[in-house]
Amino acid sequence: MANDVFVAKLDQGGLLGPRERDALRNLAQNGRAVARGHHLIRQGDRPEVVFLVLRGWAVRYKLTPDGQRQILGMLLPGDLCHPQNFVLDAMDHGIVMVSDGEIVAIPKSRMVEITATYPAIDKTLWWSTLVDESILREWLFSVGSRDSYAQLAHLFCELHTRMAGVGLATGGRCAMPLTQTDLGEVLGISAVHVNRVVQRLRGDGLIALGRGELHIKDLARLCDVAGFDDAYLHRRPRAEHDLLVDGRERPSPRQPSGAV
Amino acid sequence: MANDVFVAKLDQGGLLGPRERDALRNLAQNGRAVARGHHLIRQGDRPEVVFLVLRGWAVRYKLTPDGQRQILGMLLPGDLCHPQNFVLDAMDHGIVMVSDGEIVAIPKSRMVEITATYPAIDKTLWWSTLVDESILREWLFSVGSRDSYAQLAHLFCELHTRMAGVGLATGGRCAMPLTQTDLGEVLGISAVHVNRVVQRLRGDGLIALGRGELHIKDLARLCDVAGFDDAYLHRRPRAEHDLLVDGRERPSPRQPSGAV
DNA sequence: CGTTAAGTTGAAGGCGCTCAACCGACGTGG
DNA sequence: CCACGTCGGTTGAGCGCCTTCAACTTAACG
Repeated sequence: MANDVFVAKLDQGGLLGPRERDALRNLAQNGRAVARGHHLIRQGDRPEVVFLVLRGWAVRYKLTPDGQRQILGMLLPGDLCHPQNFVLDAMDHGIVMVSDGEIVAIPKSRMVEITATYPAIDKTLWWSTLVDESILREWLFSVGSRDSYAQLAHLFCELHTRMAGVGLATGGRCAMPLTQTDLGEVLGISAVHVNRVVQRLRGDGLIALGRGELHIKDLARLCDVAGFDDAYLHRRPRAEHDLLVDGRERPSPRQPSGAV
Repeated sequence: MANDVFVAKLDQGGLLGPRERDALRNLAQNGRAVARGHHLIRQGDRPEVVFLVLRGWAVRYKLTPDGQRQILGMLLPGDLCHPQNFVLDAMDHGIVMVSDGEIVAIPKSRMVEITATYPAIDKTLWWSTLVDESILREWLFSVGSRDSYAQLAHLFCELHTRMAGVGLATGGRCAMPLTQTDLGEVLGISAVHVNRVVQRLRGDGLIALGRGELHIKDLARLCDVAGFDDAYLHRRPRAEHDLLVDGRERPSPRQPSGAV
Protein backbone atom coordinates (compact mmCIF):
# COMPACT_ATOMS: atom_id res chain seq x y z
CA MET A 1 0.00 0.00 0.00
CA ALA A 2 1.31 3.41 -0.95
CA ASN A 3 0.43 5.03 2.35
CA ASP A 4 2.76 2.70 4.20
CA VAL A 5 5.67 4.86 3.11
CA PHE A 6 4.34 7.57 5.42
CA VAL A 7 4.41 5.25 8.42
CA ALA A 8 7.77 3.86 7.35
CA LYS A 9 9.26 7.33 7.09
CA LEU A 10 8.06 8.55 10.46
CA ASP A 11 8.81 5.25 12.15
CA GLN A 12 12.47 6.05 11.68
CA GLY A 13 11.98 8.57 14.47
CA GLY A 14 11.57 5.59 16.77
CA LEU A 15 8.74 7.13 18.78
CA LEU A 16 5.59 5.56 17.38
CA GLY A 17 3.39 2.80 18.74
CA PRO A 18 0.63 0.81 17.04
CA ARG A 19 -2.01 3.45 17.73
CA GLU A 20 0.07 6.20 16.20
CA ARG A 21 0.80 4.08 13.14
CA ASP A 22 -2.90 3.46 12.63
CA ALA A 23 -3.64 7.15 12.92
CA LEU A 24 -0.98 7.98 10.35
CA ARG A 25 -2.20 5.31 7.94
CA ASN A 26 -5.63 6.77 8.30
CA LEU A 27 -4.32 10.26 7.60
CA ALA A 28 -2.69 9.16 4.34
CA GLN A 29 -5.86 8.14 2.56
CA ASN A 30 -7.24 9.63 -0.62
CA GLY A 31 -4.06 10.24 -2.53
CA ARG A 32 -4.52 11.96 -5.85
CA ALA A 33 -2.36 11.61 -8.92
CA VAL A 34 -0.29 14.60 -10.02
CA ALA A 35 1.91 15.02 -13.07
CA ARG A 36 5.55 15.99 -13.24
CA GLY A 37 5.83 19.76 -13.19
CA HIS A 38 2.80 20.18 -10.93
CA HIS A 39 3.40 22.86 -8.32
CA LEU A 40 2.47 21.91 -4.79
CA ILE A 41 3.42 25.36 -3.50
CA ARG A 42 4.70 28.55 -5.03
CA GLN A 43 6.92 31.07 -3.33
CA GLY A 44 4.81 33.56 -1.39
CA ASP A 45 1.90 31.16 -0.87
CA ARG A 46 0.28 30.76 2.53
CA PRO A 47 -0.89 27.18 2.13
CA GLU A 48 -3.90 26.00 4.08
CA VAL A 49 -3.02 22.35 3.67
CA VAL A 50 0.00 20.18 4.32
CA PHE A 51 1.14 18.02 1.42
CA LEU A 52 2.24 14.43 1.82
CA VAL A 53 4.09 12.70 -1.00
CA LEU A 54 2.95 9.09 -1.42
CA ARG A 55 4.59 8.35 -4.76
CA GLY A 56 7.08 10.24 -6.91
CA TRP A 57 9.61 12.94 -6.06
CA ALA A 58 9.26 16.68 -5.50
CA VAL A 59 11.89 19.38 -4.95
CA ARG A 60 12.10 22.59 -2.95
CA TYR A 61 13.59 25.40 -5.03
CA LYS A 62 14.20 29.10 -5.41
CA LEU A 63 14.72 31.03 -8.63
CA THR A 64 17.65 33.34 -9.30
CA PRO A 65 16.99 36.84 -10.67
CA ASP A 66 17.89 35.58 -14.15
CA GLY A 67 15.47 32.66 -13.92
CA GLN A 68 17.83 29.81 -13.03
CA ARG A 69 16.48 27.26 -10.58
CA GLN A 70 18.40 26.20 -7.49
CA ILE A 71 17.14 23.05 -5.79
CA LEU A 72 17.24 23.23 -1.99
CA GLY A 73 15.74 19.93 -0.89
CA MET A 74 14.17 16.68 -2.02
CA LEU A 75 10.78 15.34 -1.00
CA LEU A 76 10.72 11.56 -1.40
CA PRO A 77 7.76 9.23 -0.80
CA GLY A 78 6.68 9.49 2.82
CA ASP A 79 7.87 13.07 3.19
CA LEU A 80 5.70 15.97 4.34
CA CYS A 81 6.00 19.47 2.92
CA HIS A 82 5.87 21.66 5.95
CA PRO A 83 4.06 20.19 8.92
CA GLN A 84 4.54 23.46 10.81
CA ASN A 85 3.43 25.87 8.14
CA PHE A 86 1.35 27.70 10.70
CA VAL A 87 4.45 28.95 12.46
CA LEU A 88 5.87 31.00 9.60
CA ASP A 89 4.09 33.53 7.49
CA ALA A 90 4.63 33.05 3.77
CA MET A 91 6.57 30.35 1.93
CA ASP A 92 10.04 31.58 1.01
CA HIS A 93 10.45 28.90 -1.67
CA GLY A 94 8.42 26.77 -4.05
CA ILE A 95 7.84 23.03 -4.24
CA VAL A 96 7.28 21.22 -7.55
CA MET A 97 6.97 17.59 -8.63
CA VAL A 98 9.93 16.33 -10.65
CA SER A 99 8.16 13.11 -11.56
CA ASP A 100 4.60 11.91 -11.85
CA GLY A 101 3.34 10.91 -8.46
CA GLU A 102 0.60 10.77 -5.91
CA ILE A 103 0.02 13.22 -3.09
CA VAL A 104 -2.35 13.82 -0.20
CA ALA A 105 -3.46 17.28 0.86
CA ILE A 106 -4.03 17.25 4.61
CA PRO A 107 -6.01 20.18 6.02
CA LYS A 108 -4.29 22.22 8.69
CA SER A 109 -7.12 21.40 11.09
CA ARG A 110 -6.45 17.68 10.73
CA MET A 111 -2.80 18.25 11.56
CA VAL A 112 -3.65 20.26 14.65
CA GLU A 113 -6.12 17.60 15.71
CA ILE A 114 -3.77 14.65 15.30
CA THR A 115 -0.79 16.32 16.93
CA ALA A 116 -2.97 17.29 19.88
CA THR A 117 -4.30 13.75 20.18
CA TYR A 118 -0.97 11.95 19.77
CA PRO A 119 1.99 13.67 21.44
CA ALA A 120 4.29 11.03 19.97
CA ILE A 121 3.24 12.08 16.46
CA ASP A 122 3.77 15.73 17.32
CA LYS A 123 7.25 14.96 18.55
CA THR A 124 7.94 12.77 15.53
CA LEU A 125 6.98 15.54 13.13
CA TRP A 126 9.41 17.85 14.87
CA TRP A 127 12.04 15.14 14.71
CA SER A 128 11.40 15.03 10.99
CA THR A 129 11.80 18.80 10.71
CA LEU A 130 15.09 18.73 12.60
CA VAL A 131 16.33 15.93 10.35
CA ASP A 132 15.45 18.06 7.33
CA GLU A 133 17.53 20.84 8.83
CA SER A 134 20.38 18.42 9.39
CA ILE A 135 20.18 17.31 5.75
CA LEU A 136 20.30 20.95 4.71
CA ARG A 137 23.48 21.40 6.74
CA GLU A 138 25.03 18.37 5.09
CA TRP A 139 24.14 19.71 1.64
CA LEU A 140 25.73 23.03 2.54
CA PHE A 141 28.78 21.19 3.80
CA SER A 142 28.85 19.24 0.56
CA VAL A 143 28.61 22.16 -1.82
CA GLY A 144 31.10 24.11 0.28
CA SER A 145 33.79 21.51 0.75
CA ARG A 146 33.49 18.59 -1.67
CA ASP A 147 34.44 18.54 -5.34
CA SER A 148 31.74 17.66 -7.83
CA TYR A 149 32.72 13.99 -7.97
CA ALA A 150 32.37 13.47 -4.22
CA GLN A 151 29.33 15.71 -4.14
CA LEU A 152 27.40 13.65 -6.64
CA ALA A 153 28.49 10.42 -4.99
CA HIS A 154 27.28 11.78 -1.67
CA LEU A 155 23.92 12.78 -3.10
CA PHE A 156 23.41 9.31 -4.53
CA CYS A 157 24.30 7.74 -1.20
CA GLU A 158 21.80 9.95 0.61
CA LEU A 159 18.96 9.41 -1.84
CA HIS A 160 19.52 5.68 -1.85
CA THR A 161 19.60 5.56 1.94
CA ARG A 162 16.43 7.59 2.24
CA MET A 163 14.62 5.47 -0.34
CA ALA A 164 15.77 2.32 1.44
CA GLY A 165 14.41 3.79 4.67
CA VAL A 166 10.89 3.63 3.27
CA GLY A 167 11.36 0.28 1.59
CA LEU A 168 11.82 1.64 -1.92
CA ALA A 169 15.33 0.40 -2.61
CA THR A 170 16.32 -3.21 -3.12
CA GLY A 171 19.60 -4.68 -4.25
CA GLY A 172 21.23 -1.29 -4.44
CA ARG A 173 18.62 -0.03 -6.88
CA CYS A 174 16.11 2.74 -6.52
CA ALA A 175 14.11 5.13 -8.65
CA MET A 176 15.98 8.19 -9.85
CA PRO A 177 13.65 10.58 -11.68
CA LEU A 178 16.06 13.53 -11.59
CA THR A 179 17.46 14.53 -14.95
CA GLN A 180 21.10 15.51 -15.20
CA THR A 181 19.90 19.09 -15.43
CA ASP A 182 18.06 18.62 -12.13
CA LEU A 183 21.17 17.13 -10.56
CA GLY A 184 23.09 20.18 -11.65
CA GLU A 185 20.53 22.41 -9.98
CA VAL A 186 20.99 20.46 -6.75
CA LEU A 187 24.77 20.64 -6.73
CA GLY A 188 25.05 24.11 -8.21
CA ILE A 189 27.01 22.91 -11.24
CA SER A 190 26.21 22.89 -14.95
CA ALA A 191 24.36 20.02 -16.61
CA VAL A 192 27.32 19.46 -18.92
CA HIS A 193 29.61 18.94 -15.98
CA VAL A 194 27.11 16.63 -14.28
CA ASN A 195 27.27 14.49 -17.37
CA ARG A 196 31.03 14.20 -17.25
CA VAL A 197 31.02 13.38 -13.54
CA VAL A 198 28.32 10.73 -14.01
CA GLN A 199 30.46 9.12 -16.66
CA ARG A 200 33.44 9.07 -14.32
CA LEU A 201 31.29 7.39 -11.64
CA ARG A 202 30.14 4.86 -14.22
CA GLY A 203 33.65 4.30 -15.53
CA ASP A 204 34.90 3.73 -12.01
CA GLY A 205 32.34 0.94 -11.62
CA LEU A 206 30.48 2.69 -8.80
CA ILE A 207 27.05 3.20 -10.30
CA ALA A 208 24.78 2.56 -13.25
CA LEU A 209 22.33 5.31 -14.06
CA GLY A 210 19.68 5.46 -16.70
CA ARG A 211 16.04 5.12 -17.60
CA GLY A 212 14.90 6.56 -14.32
CA GLU A 213 16.85 4.15 -12.17
CA LEU A 214 19.95 4.44 -10.04
CA HIS A 215 21.94 1.27 -9.44
CA ILE A 216 24.70 1.48 -6.88
CA LYS A 217 27.14 -1.23 -7.89
CA ASP A 218 29.70 -0.76 -5.13
CA LEU A 219 28.11 0.92 -2.13
CA ALA A 220 31.16 0.65 0.11
CA ARG A 221 33.41 2.37 -2.39
CA LEU A 222 30.77 4.97 -3.26
CA CYS A 223 30.37 5.88 0.41
CA ASP A 224 34.12 6.04 0.67
CA VAL A 225 34.70 8.50 -2.17
CA ALA A 226 31.69 10.51 -0.96
CA GLY A 227 32.76 10.62 2.67
CA PHE A 228 29.22 9.47 3.44
CA ASP A 229 28.24 8.85 7.04
CA ASP A 230 24.51 8.46 7.61
CA ALA A 231 24.62 9.83 11.16
CA TYR A 232 23.20 13.14 9.93
CA LEU A 233 19.97 11.38 8.95
CA HIS A 234 19.38 10.67 12.66
CA ARG A 235 17.51 7.44 12.16
CA ARG A 236 16.88 5.73 15.44
CA PRO A 237 17.77 2.08 15.48
CA ARG A 238 14.74 0.21 16.68
CA ALA A 239 15.38 -3.22 18.12
CA GLU A 240 12.97 -4.89 15.72
CA HIS A 241 13.09 -3.78 12.12
CA ASP A 242 10.12 -5.71 10.93
CA LEU A 243 8.21 -2.86 9.32
CA LEU A 244 7.02 -3.43 5.84
CA VAL A 245 7.88 -7.11 5.72
CA ASP A 246 4.21 -7.89 5.55
CA GLY A 247 2.63 -4.55 6.26
CA ARG A 248 1.24 -5.82 9.53
CA GLU A 249 2.02 -4.95 13.14
CA ARG A 250 3.35 -7.50 15.50
CA PRO A 251 2.66 -7.08 19.16
CA SER A 252 5.86 -5.43 20.23
CA PRO A 253 8.14 -8.02 21.85
CA ARG A 254 8.81 -5.43 24.50
CA GLN A 255 12.54 -5.58 24.56
CA PRO A 256 14.11 -2.93 26.71
CA SER A 257 14.89 -0.36 24.05
CA GLY A 258 18.00 0.78 25.84
CA ALA A 259 19.58 3.90 24.47
CA VAL A 260 22.82 3.05 22.77
CA MET B 1 21.64 44.91 29.82
CA ALA B 2 23.18 42.11 27.81
CA ASN B 3 20.28 39.77 28.39
CA ASP B 4 17.95 42.07 26.52
CA VAL B 5 19.32 40.71 23.26
CA PHE B 6 17.58 37.44 24.05
CA VAL B 7 14.21 39.12 24.38
CA ALA B 8 14.89 41.28 21.34
CA LYS B 9 15.75 38.24 19.24
CA LEU B 10 12.69 36.23 20.18
CA ASP B 11 10.42 39.23 20.04
CA GLN B 12 10.93 39.21 16.29
CA GLY B 13 8.66 36.19 16.27
CA GLY B 14 5.86 38.56 17.22
CA LEU B 15 4.24 36.19 19.70
CA LEU B 16 5.41 37.38 23.10
CA GLY B 17 3.63 39.38 25.75
CA PRO B 18 5.01 41.14 28.85
CA ARG B 19 4.88 37.98 30.97
CA GLU B 20 6.84 35.98 28.41
CA ARG B 21 9.44 38.72 28.10
CA ASP B 22 9.94 38.76 31.86
CA ALA B 23 10.34 35.00 31.93
CA LEU B 24 12.95 35.16 29.17
CA ARG B 25 14.86 37.95 30.88
CA ASN B 26 14.87 35.85 33.98
CA LEU B 27 16.18 32.86 32.05
CA ALA B 28 19.10 34.82 30.68
CA GLN B 29 20.77 35.55 34.01
CA ASN B 30 24.21 34.44 35.10
CA GLY B 31 26.09 34.75 31.86
CA ARG B 32 29.67 33.66 32.04
CA ALA B 33 32.58 34.95 29.98
CA VAL B 34 34.14 32.64 27.43
CA ALA B 35 37.16 33.18 25.21
CA ARG B 36 37.42 32.96 21.48
CA GLY B 37 38.05 29.35 20.50
CA HIS B 38 35.99 27.98 23.38
CA HIS B 39 33.88 25.02 22.26
CA LEU B 40 30.27 25.12 23.34
CA ILE B 41 29.61 21.74 21.76
CA ARG B 42 31.64 19.16 19.92
CA GLN B 43 30.38 16.81 17.27
CA GLY B 44 28.99 13.67 18.88
CA ASP B 45 28.12 15.36 22.17
CA ARG B 46 24.76 14.85 23.84
CA PRO B 47 24.54 18.15 25.65
CA GLU B 48 22.47 18.38 28.81
CA VAL B 49 22.19 22.15 28.60
CA VAL B 50 21.08 24.67 26.02
CA PHE B 51 23.51 27.50 25.31
CA LEU B 52 22.42 31.08 24.88
CA VAL B 53 24.82 33.61 23.41
CA LEU B 54 24.62 36.97 25.19
CA ARG B 55 27.73 38.59 23.74
CA GLY B 56 30.12 37.61 20.95
CA TRP B 57 29.69 35.31 17.99
CA ALA B 58 29.83 31.53 17.62
CA VAL B 59 29.71 29.30 14.54
CA ARG B 60 28.34 25.88 13.72
CA TYR B 61 30.85 23.83 11.78
CA LYS B 62 31.88 20.43 10.49
CA LEU B 63 35.38 19.23 9.67
CA THR B 64 36.37 17.64 6.37
CA PRO B 65 38.37 14.39 6.38
CA ASP B 66 41.54 16.42 5.75
CA GLY B 67 40.85 18.75 8.66
CA GLN B 68 39.39 21.77 6.86
CA ARG B 69 36.57 23.55 8.63
CA GLN B 70 33.29 24.37 6.92
CA ILE B 71 31.08 26.87 8.72
CA LEU B 72 27.37 26.00 8.56
CA GLY B 73 25.74 28.71 10.62
CA MET B 74 26.29 31.77 12.78
CA LEU B 75 25.14 32.28 16.35
CA LEU B 76 24.84 35.99 17.11
CA PRO B 77 23.90 37.59 20.43
CA GLY B 78 20.42 36.48 21.43
CA ASP B 79 20.67 33.16 19.59
CA LEU B 80 20.12 29.77 21.18
CA CYS B 81 22.16 26.71 20.26
CA HIS B 82 19.58 24.02 19.94
CA PRO B 83 16.45 24.55 21.99
CA GLN B 84 15.18 21.13 20.89
CA ASN B 85 18.29 19.09 21.60
CA PHE B 86 16.13 16.48 23.27
CA VAL B 87 14.56 15.52 19.97
CA LEU B 88 17.69 14.30 18.22
CA ASP B 89 20.28 11.91 19.51
CA ALA B 90 23.82 13.18 19.11
CA MET B 91 25.08 16.49 17.71
CA ASP B 92 26.13 16.09 14.08
CA HIS B 93 28.26 19.24 14.19
CA GLY B 94 30.27 21.36 16.59
CA ILE B 95 29.80 24.92 17.85
CA VAL B 96 32.72 27.16 18.76
CA MET B 97 33.15 30.81 19.74
CA VAL B 98 34.83 32.94 17.07
CA SER B 99 35.19 35.89 19.41
CA ASP B 100 35.33 36.45 23.12
CA GLY B 101 31.85 36.58 24.53
CA GLU B 102 29.39 35.74 27.23
CA ILE B 103 27.07 32.76 27.32
CA VAL B 104 24.41 31.21 29.52
CA ALA B 105 24.04 27.46 29.97
CA ILE B 106 20.37 26.71 30.51
CA PRO B 107 19.57 23.26 31.91
CA LYS B 108 17.28 21.11 29.84
CA SER B 109 14.84 20.93 32.74
CA ARG B 110 14.51 24.73 32.76
CA MET B 111 13.69 24.68 29.06
CA VAL B 112 11.05 22.02 29.53
CA GLU B 113 9.59 23.95 32.43
CA ILE B 114 9.39 27.28 30.67
CA THR B 115 7.98 25.92 27.41
CA ALA B 116 5.34 24.03 29.36
CA THR B 117 4.42 27.16 31.31
CA TYR B 118 4.41 29.58 28.37
CA PRO B 119 3.01 28.14 25.14
CA ALA B 120 3.90 31.39 23.36
CA ILE B 121 7.55 30.84 24.24
CA ASP B 122 7.38 27.26 23.04
CA LYS B 123 5.94 28.40 19.75
CA THR B 124 8.50 31.20 19.48
CA LEU B 125 11.38 28.80 19.95
CA TRP B 126 10.02 26.68 17.12
CA TRP B 127 9.61 29.80 15.04
CA SER B 128 13.27 30.48 15.70
CA THR B 129 14.21 26.97 14.63
CA LEU B 130 12.27 27.30 11.39
CA VAL B 131 13.93 30.64 10.70
CA ASP B 132 17.30 28.97 11.20
CA GLU B 133 16.28 26.39 8.63
CA SER B 134 15.23 29.15 6.27
CA ILE B 135 18.59 30.84 6.70
CA LEU B 136 20.27 27.54 5.93
CA ARG B 137 18.28 27.32 2.70
CA GLU B 138 19.32 30.82 1.75
CA TRP B 139 22.98 30.00 2.39
CA LEU B 140 22.66 26.92 0.23
CA PHE B 141 21.01 29.01 -2.44
CA SER B 142 23.84 31.51 -2.15
CA VAL B 143 26.71 29.09 -2.43
CA GLY B 144 24.94 27.25 -5.24
CA SER B 145 23.93 30.16 -7.40
CA ARG B 146 25.79 33.38 -6.55
CA ASP B 147 29.36 34.27 -7.46
CA SER B 148 31.73 35.08 -4.62
CA TYR B 149 31.17 38.83 -4.91
CA ALA B 150 27.38 38.59 -4.50
CA GLN B 151 27.81 35.86 -1.92
CA LEU B 152 29.94 37.96 0.36
CA ALA B 153 27.69 40.98 -0.14
CA HIS B 154 24.71 38.82 0.79
CA LEU B 155 26.38 37.51 3.92
CA PHE B 156 27.18 41.05 5.05
CA CYS B 157 23.57 42.10 4.43
CA GLU B 158 22.28 39.19 6.49
CA LEU B 159 24.66 39.65 9.38
CA HIS B 160 23.98 43.35 9.53
CA THR B 161 20.24 42.78 9.45
CA ARG B 162 20.40 40.19 12.20
CA MET B 163 22.58 42.38 14.37
CA ALA B 164 20.22 45.31 13.81
CA GLY B 165 17.36 43.04 14.85
CA VAL B 166 18.79 42.80 18.35
CA GLY B 167 19.81 46.44 18.51
CA LEU B 168 23.51 45.87 17.84
CA ALA B 169 23.86 47.82 14.62
CA THR B 170 23.69 51.59 14.31
CA GLY B 171 24.44 53.82 11.37
CA GLY B 172 25.20 50.87 9.11
CA ARG B 173 27.89 49.63 11.47
CA CYS B 174 28.11 46.43 13.45
CA ALA B 175 30.70 44.16 14.98
CA MET B 176 32.39 41.73 12.60
CA PRO B 177 34.67 39.36 14.49
CA LEU B 178 35.07 36.93 11.58
CA THR B 179 38.52 36.85 10.04
CA GLN B 180 38.84 36.60 6.29
CA THR B 181 39.75 32.96 6.81
CA ASP B 182 36.47 32.48 8.68
CA LEU B 183 34.57 34.20 5.89
CA GLY B 184 36.16 31.79 3.43
CA GLU B 185 34.98 28.87 5.53
CA VAL B 186 31.46 30.24 5.41
CA LEU B 187 31.38 30.74 1.66
CA GLY B 188 33.46 27.72 0.76
CA ILE B 189 36.17 29.78 -0.92
CA SER B 190 39.81 30.35 -0.10
CA ALA B 191 40.95 33.10 2.26
CA VAL B 192 43.04 34.60 -0.51
CA HIS B 193 40.01 34.98 -2.69
CA VAL B 194 37.99 36.45 0.16
CA ASN B 195 40.62 39.12 0.44
CA ARG B 196 40.36 40.03 -3.23
CA VAL B 197 36.58 40.15 -3.10
CA VAL B 198 36.62 42.31 0.03
CA GLN B 199 38.87 44.73 -1.76
CA ARG B 200 36.49 44.89 -4.69
CA LEU B 201 33.62 45.64 -2.29
CA ARG B 202 35.71 48.33 -0.68
CA GLY B 203 36.80 49.75 -4.02
CA ASP B 204 33.19 49.88 -5.17
CA GLY B 205 32.38 52.03 -2.15
CA LEU B 206 29.99 49.49 -0.66
CA ILE B 207 31.64 48.66 2.65
CA ALA B 208 34.46 49.41 4.99
CA LEU B 209 35.83 46.47 6.92
CA GLY B 210 38.53 46.31 9.52
CA ARG B 211 39.47 46.14 13.16
CA GLY B 212 36.49 43.93 13.99
CA GLU B 213 33.91 46.23 12.51
CA LEU B 214 31.78 46.13 9.38
CA HIS B 215 30.56 49.44 8.02
CA ILE B 216 28.02 49.27 5.23
CA LYS B 217 28.46 52.51 3.34
CA ASP B 218 25.76 51.99 0.72
CA LEU B 219 23.15 49.55 1.95
CA ALA B 220 20.83 49.94 -1.01
CA ARG B 221 23.53 49.15 -3.52
CA LEU B 222 24.94 46.33 -1.41
CA CYS B 223 21.50 44.71 -1.19
CA ASP B 224 21.18 45.17 -4.91
CA VAL B 225 24.39 43.41 -5.91
CA ALA B 226 23.65 40.72 -3.33
CA GLY B 227 20.09 40.13 -4.42
CA PHE B 228 19.22 40.47 -0.74
CA ASP B 229 15.57 40.23 0.31
CA ASP B 230 15.05 39.83 4.04
CA ALA B 231 11.80 37.87 3.65
CA TYR B 232 13.66 34.64 4.45
CA LEU B 233 14.37 35.94 7.96
CA HIS B 234 10.62 35.84 8.63
CA ARG B 235 10.57 38.70 11.06
CA ARG B 236 7.06 39.67 11.96
CA PRO B 237 6.36 43.34 11.71
CA ARG B 238 4.95 44.42 15.02
CA ALA B 239 3.00 47.62 14.98
CA GLU B 240 5.10 49.20 17.68
CA HIS B 241 8.84 48.77 17.45
CA ASP B 242 9.68 50.28 20.77
CA LEU B 243 11.78 47.48 22.15
CA LEU B 244 15.10 48.40 23.55
CA VAL B 245 14.50 52.12 23.54
CA ASP B 246 14.50 52.12 27.30
CA GLY B 247 14.30 48.46 28.13
CA ARG B 248 10.83 48.96 29.57
CA GLU B 249 7.45 47.71 28.41
CA ARG B 250 4.78 50.12 27.37
CA PRO B 251 1.16 49.13 27.63
CA SER B 252 0.51 48.07 24.07
CA PRO B 253 -1.21 50.92 22.20
CA ARG B 254 -3.47 48.28 20.72
CA GLN B 255 -3.32 49.34 17.11
CA PRO B 256 -5.02 46.94 14.79
CA SER B 257 -2.02 44.96 13.57
CA GLY B 258 -3.47 44.46 10.13
CA ALA B 259 -1.67 41.89 8.00
CA VAL B 260 -0.04 43.49 4.98
C1' DC C 1 61.30 44.78 20.30
C1' DG C 2 60.40 40.17 18.99
C1' DT C 3 56.65 37.02 17.98
C1' DT C 4 52.42 35.64 16.11
C1' DA C 5 48.08 36.14 13.68
C1' DA C 6 45.80 38.45 10.12
C1' DG C 7 45.83 40.67 5.90
C1' DT C 8 47.83 41.56 1.12
C1' DT C 9 49.89 40.68 -3.32
C1' DG C 10 51.77 37.96 -7.41
C1' DA C 11 52.17 33.90 -10.47
C1' DA C 12 50.73 29.67 -12.34
C1' DG C 13 47.41 26.14 -12.89
C1' DG C 14 43.03 23.43 -12.71
C1' DC C 15 38.14 22.66 -12.13
C1' DG C 16 34.11 23.72 -13.88
C1' DC C 17 31.73 27.05 -17.16
C1' DT C 18 29.79 28.54 -21.70
C1' DC C 19 28.83 27.79 -26.33
C1' DA C 20 27.75 24.76 -29.79
C1' DA C 21 26.84 20.71 -32.16
C1' DC C 22 25.09 16.15 -32.37
C1' DC C 23 22.71 11.75 -30.98
C1' DG C 24 18.93 8.96 -29.37
C1' DA C 25 14.36 8.09 -27.47
C1' DC C 26 9.85 9.19 -27.51
C1' DG C 27 5.43 11.13 -28.61
C1' DT C 28 2.48 13.37 -31.83
C1' DG C 29 0.30 14.43 -35.91
C1' DG C 30 -0.10 14.52 -40.83
C1' DC D 1 3.64 4.66 -40.92
C1' DC D 2 6.83 7.93 -41.23
C1' DA D 3 8.15 12.92 -40.36
C1' DC D 4 9.10 15.84 -37.17
C1' DG D 5 9.66 18.26 -32.81
C1' DT D 6 11.16 17.95 -28.19
C1' DC D 7 13.72 16.64 -24.43
C1' DG D 8 17.49 14.47 -22.32
C1' DG D 9 22.00 12.97 -22.83
C1' DT D 10 26.84 13.26 -24.90
C1' DT D 11 31.00 15.32 -26.72
C1' DG D 12 34.54 18.97 -27.96
C1' DA D 13 36.88 23.55 -27.58
C1' DG D 14 38.08 27.58 -25.28
C1' DC D 15 37.81 30.40 -21.37
C1' DG D 16 37.53 32.35 -16.61
C1' DC D 17 36.84 32.12 -11.69
C1' DC D 18 38.98 30.56 -8.07
C1' DT D 19 42.83 27.69 -6.17
C1' DT D 20 47.45 26.78 -4.42
C1' DC D 21 51.87 28.22 -3.17
C1' DA D 22 54.73 31.58 -1.62
C1' DA D 23 56.44 35.79 0.00
C1' DC D 24 55.72 39.92 2.30
C1' DT D 25 53.35 43.67 5.13
C1' DT D 26 50.76 45.26 8.91
C1' DA D 27 48.65 44.99 13.43
C1' DA D 28 48.44 43.40 18.04
C1' DC D 29 50.59 42.20 22.15
C1' DG D 30 53.86 40.67 25.70
